[in-house]
Amino acid sequence: MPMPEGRPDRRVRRTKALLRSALLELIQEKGYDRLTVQDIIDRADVGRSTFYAHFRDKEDLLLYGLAEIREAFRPGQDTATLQVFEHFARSAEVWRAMVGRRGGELFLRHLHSLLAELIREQLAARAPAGETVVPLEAVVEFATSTLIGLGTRWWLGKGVPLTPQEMDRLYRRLTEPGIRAGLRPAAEPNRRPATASSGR
Amino acid sequence: MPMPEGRPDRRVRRTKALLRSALLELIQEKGYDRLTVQDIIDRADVGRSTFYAHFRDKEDLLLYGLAEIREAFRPGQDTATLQVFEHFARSAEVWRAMVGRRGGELFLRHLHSLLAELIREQLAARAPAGETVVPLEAVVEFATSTLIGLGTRWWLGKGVPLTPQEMDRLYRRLTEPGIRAGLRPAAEPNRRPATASSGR
DNA sequence: TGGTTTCTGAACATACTGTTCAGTTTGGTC
DNA sequence: GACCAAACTGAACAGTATGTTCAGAAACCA
Repeated sequence: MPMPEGRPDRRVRRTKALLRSALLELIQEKGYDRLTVQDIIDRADVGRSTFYAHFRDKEDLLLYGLAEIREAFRPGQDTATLQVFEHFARSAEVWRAMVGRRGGELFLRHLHSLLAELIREQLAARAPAGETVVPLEAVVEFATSTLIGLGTRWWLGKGVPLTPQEMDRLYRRLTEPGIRAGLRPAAEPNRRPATASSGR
Repeated sequence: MPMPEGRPDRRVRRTKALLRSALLELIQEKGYDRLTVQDIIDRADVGRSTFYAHFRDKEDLLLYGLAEIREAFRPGQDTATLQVFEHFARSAEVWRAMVGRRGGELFLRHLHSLLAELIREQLAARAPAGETVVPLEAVVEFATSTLIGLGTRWWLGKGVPLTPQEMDRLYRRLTEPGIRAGLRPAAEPNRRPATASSGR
């Protein structure tokens, strides 16, 4: 259990910092999945037992690094997605290394839940009181998947030369209509759920 | 190198089949990432050297299994996405085990590129001749991310009780407007977005 | 049937993991 | 500056997985 804390020992800070940057470096060099704890402690020049004194395993360390990123996204402005794209652009190399390589999937999973939170707040604020045409959670999933798909897989991944502003416009152009449609209040009078629609 | 075909030796068929179903079983029991080659060959009751005679590693075997799924999606109808949702529903347990657990990310990566292909075909057919407002590839990414996000993470993952038909409608309701907007021809002098009233 | 291919099973070298512990270094504090 | 507690070290260890090799047995197919 984490002690109530009053700032960790300087040695602890040093060690964790060393490990975190070793991880970052190595991710860029070899990709997350080809990485061993051995590599990390070698690079950080830290004793094996020291590593395990602080982190359960490789992923635990990854999560520790992620906490920082979470902060960067926190200030939930109205233009939250733009901030995300800007953050991507600011440290494009790292991100590309994180998500582009084999093994980046794990990282994307964490990123996804992180961004979903952010987006959920935004959408919840926009949603009408009662039920919506499409369940709020589905709209959240829709917006998040797209944000990550476009932002990492396409933009970063393929190195498309667009500015964060342009990306944000593109993102909104694609998602906004769907979000608007999805967040409409579910029809009052006789909306039958299991509508075997005759459409088409 | 793959021989020019002519149907493999019966023993080969048997072995591969054993390994494939062992993999499937074990994925459902322990999840893909907790799985070792050792587990697989134990379950399949196949010699260690035999495994490596056919597959490079765990993932190679996974890909082999995936080829089957690829076939299931191939018949590119106009309602391709409905087929995908139906396929999800048909073997929901397996899919949930595949993508829901830790380690499923790798699987999703492969699924993504598989579905992107499918969707690319569809959209390319709908796209106008020249450039589009949003690059075609971005629209493909948009549609694919959403399909997978909604289909696996939300629908299967959370066990939302909707039929494939309902899912397809939900999917289209969210994506169709964005796709339409994205696929408009670019930079025609003053294309007014008033096209909304046409068919459906 | 007989020649070919595949499977077996065990052995092997290599690598990583996570734990332990006695001994050293460092930090914070009085 | 001295002292205690905490963190770090480094090496060792058991456990487990990997991927390769090979000679002999088994199965296949024509």
